[in-house]
Amino acid sequence: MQAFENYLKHHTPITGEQFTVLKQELKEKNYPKGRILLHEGESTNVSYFVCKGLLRAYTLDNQGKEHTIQFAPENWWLGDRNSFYFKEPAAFNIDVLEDSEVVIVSKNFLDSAMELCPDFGKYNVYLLHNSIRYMQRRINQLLAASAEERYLDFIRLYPKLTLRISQIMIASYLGITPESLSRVRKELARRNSYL
Amino acid sequence: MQAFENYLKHHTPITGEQFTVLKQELKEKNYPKGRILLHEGESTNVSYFVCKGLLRAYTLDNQGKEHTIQFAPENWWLGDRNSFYFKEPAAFNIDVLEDSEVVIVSKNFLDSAMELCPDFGKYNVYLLHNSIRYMQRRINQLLAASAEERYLDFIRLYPKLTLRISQIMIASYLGITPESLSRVRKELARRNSYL
DNA sequence: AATATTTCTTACCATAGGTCAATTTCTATC
DNA sequence: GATAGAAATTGACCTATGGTAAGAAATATT
Repeated sequence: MQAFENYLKHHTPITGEQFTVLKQELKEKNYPKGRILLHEGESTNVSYFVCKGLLRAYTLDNQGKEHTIQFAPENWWLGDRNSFYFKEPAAFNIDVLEDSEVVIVSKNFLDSAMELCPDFGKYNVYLLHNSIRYMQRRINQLLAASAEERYLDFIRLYPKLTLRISQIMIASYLGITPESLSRVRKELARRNSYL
Repeated sequence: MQAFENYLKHHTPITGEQFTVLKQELKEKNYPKGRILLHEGESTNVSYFVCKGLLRAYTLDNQGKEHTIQFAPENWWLGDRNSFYFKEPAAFNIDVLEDSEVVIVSKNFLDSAMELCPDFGKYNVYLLHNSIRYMQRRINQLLAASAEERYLDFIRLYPKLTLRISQIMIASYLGITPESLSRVRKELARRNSYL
């Protein structure tokens, strides 16, 4: 919870007193690795803020294969904004990749925060833009880049994550099979051994 | 311009008087097919609203191939939000696929509109969420679906656009070559002839 | 520490989609 | 309506990535 308070104070002009009031709308939870927090098709009106650990958003295709939409390590948000905002059923699943401490943020919290602290809304708009930027980049990459290029981009962007996440997960994020990722890595290792 | 006024009145509580004032911040332009409105790397502080015609956002990879990020027909917005919001160089190009009438919306317009009409900001947030929903769907599809499935999804989602856009463009949106799209279509036609 | 489970690697073959080039069809313009 | 250019199709071949299966390595569980 402290992590969340720090995060908010750092990114918004919220005060300690305001936070103490708003805190009532928050829940703090620990989840073990493997736990599923949201199932595709359910509707949800909460978002998760990760204080410690690692969450993941993913979909299942009709062959039962997982496709990772996003990872959320410490100090990231994860939630289905569609379900949250449009009151539609969730478009993806959320599961826990490492034992995690999360803060569950309800719509009430956001509404109250905006009322108490008008600039809170601005930060929210910032987050939306950020999310769009990130997704645009990803779409472009999926359209334009080879498996190897995508992997290199991934480890460049998320070097720390790369070490925490299994290759199965990384492959499902890159849109390739774990076997292909293994081959890509082998090839990169071979080429680097000449440098 | 009338199309834009109608659009705003339909989606926001803006009044005729307010619009008359705000209008000063807008420019109306006609562009011929083929014109390029924004180059990757430039920075921009305008967005386009399409009254008539068709615009497109696309990137170029290092082999000079085009990858279509988005189409914008009548009553759609198109602009590089990153460049606009983060003051970064544009991540994509915008060109004109059909002779078009567009309204050029500056940052000033948006700022003034939000001041004059507070709910204008809410609509903006709605648009951001919509954009996120659309991109999430696309990412998932690029990760999970075959060329054929992506094409079927495209014609289901944008039946009218399908008839206006060349297959070259559709292919570059789907992330395949025009040749592959042609084969997908042939195969679909073959299968449908048995129904 | 021993065992079970999962992850990663590797080898071999299969396939979707890419590349290139030729041909046909469409469309725009004179 | 003739011609030029662009778009679409097709065929032959190629390549990146997928599928399968087996073993090796790492990790978790008892």
